[in-house]
Amino acid sequence: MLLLGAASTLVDGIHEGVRARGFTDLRPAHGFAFVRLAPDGATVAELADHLGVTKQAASQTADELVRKGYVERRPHPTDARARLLVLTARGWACTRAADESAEEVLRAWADALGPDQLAGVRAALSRLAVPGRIRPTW
Amino acid sequence: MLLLGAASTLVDGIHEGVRARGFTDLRPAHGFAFVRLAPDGATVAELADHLGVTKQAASQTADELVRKGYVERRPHPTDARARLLVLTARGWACTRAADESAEEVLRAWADALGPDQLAGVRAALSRLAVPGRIRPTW
DNA sequence: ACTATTTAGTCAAGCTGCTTGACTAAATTT
DNA sequence: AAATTTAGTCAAGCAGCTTGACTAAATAGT
Repeated sequence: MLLLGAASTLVDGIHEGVRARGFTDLRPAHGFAFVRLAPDGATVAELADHLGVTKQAASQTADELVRKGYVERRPHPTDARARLLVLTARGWACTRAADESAEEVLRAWADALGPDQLAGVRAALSRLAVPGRIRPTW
Repeated sequence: MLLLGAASTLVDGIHEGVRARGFTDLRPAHGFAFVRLAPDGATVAELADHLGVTKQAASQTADELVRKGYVERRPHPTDARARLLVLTARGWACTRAADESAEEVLRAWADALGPDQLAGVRAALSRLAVPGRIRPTW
């Protein structure tokens, strides 16, 4: 319960910070998509794999992000079937907002725990096997 | 991401252990209901509050658990409007299975981390403010 | 005391995010 | 050059949740 509560607090805290920075039309689930798209973009299939959903569902999520101006569909450089989903300027701005928000939450935790204990938690969790996919829906 | 991954691993691990013990008709969300019902039962409204959903949704969950034989609806001892949801023998058996399964996961983590480091994580998380409600759906 | 309001629970309808199934076009394998 | 696989979309359906409306019991107001 402690672990689940902490995870909830983290997700909700980041979400709240992102909202406070003006991105009010996104839900936490979109953040997980941004994580995959941020570095160099990704295809719908890659996004689906990352989110642990079908490619149809991932395509719908992508549609929504395109419609709201966070993502752009570009032709794929090497595969004419595929399309590369990449962040727009707005998408990058939102990503930065999420990073700042996450830092705020972690700073609060560092204040409560001390930096050493927080680093200890991080080190411990990193030693546990963690699934590549994030499936937040139970 | 480490925290979310660990939470996912924990939930999925417990769920898998419960399934392996023969309770194949439940999802992790039901486990959160059991947590609230286990000690002395609860009303639909209390369950709704615990799960962070409307009482209509909690009532549907209760219906399902009744239909599957895990929960019983009894008249409330002091309030004729309310009905007390209590676990059946099968419900208690499932609760025990979940406890065993959780112990297994934690034992695996203790093997990976050492008992001291695991206890440290537990102590650190307990110092962070944790919401009473578990909202697993992002 | 008796009226007014709140509270516990259910019924009904609707929405959202996901699923399965079917399909086209491009890439890859044989 | 044909057969198969892969990327993506369209369409329909489902599960779990929501809002809204209602009944009956408890509680509050005067």
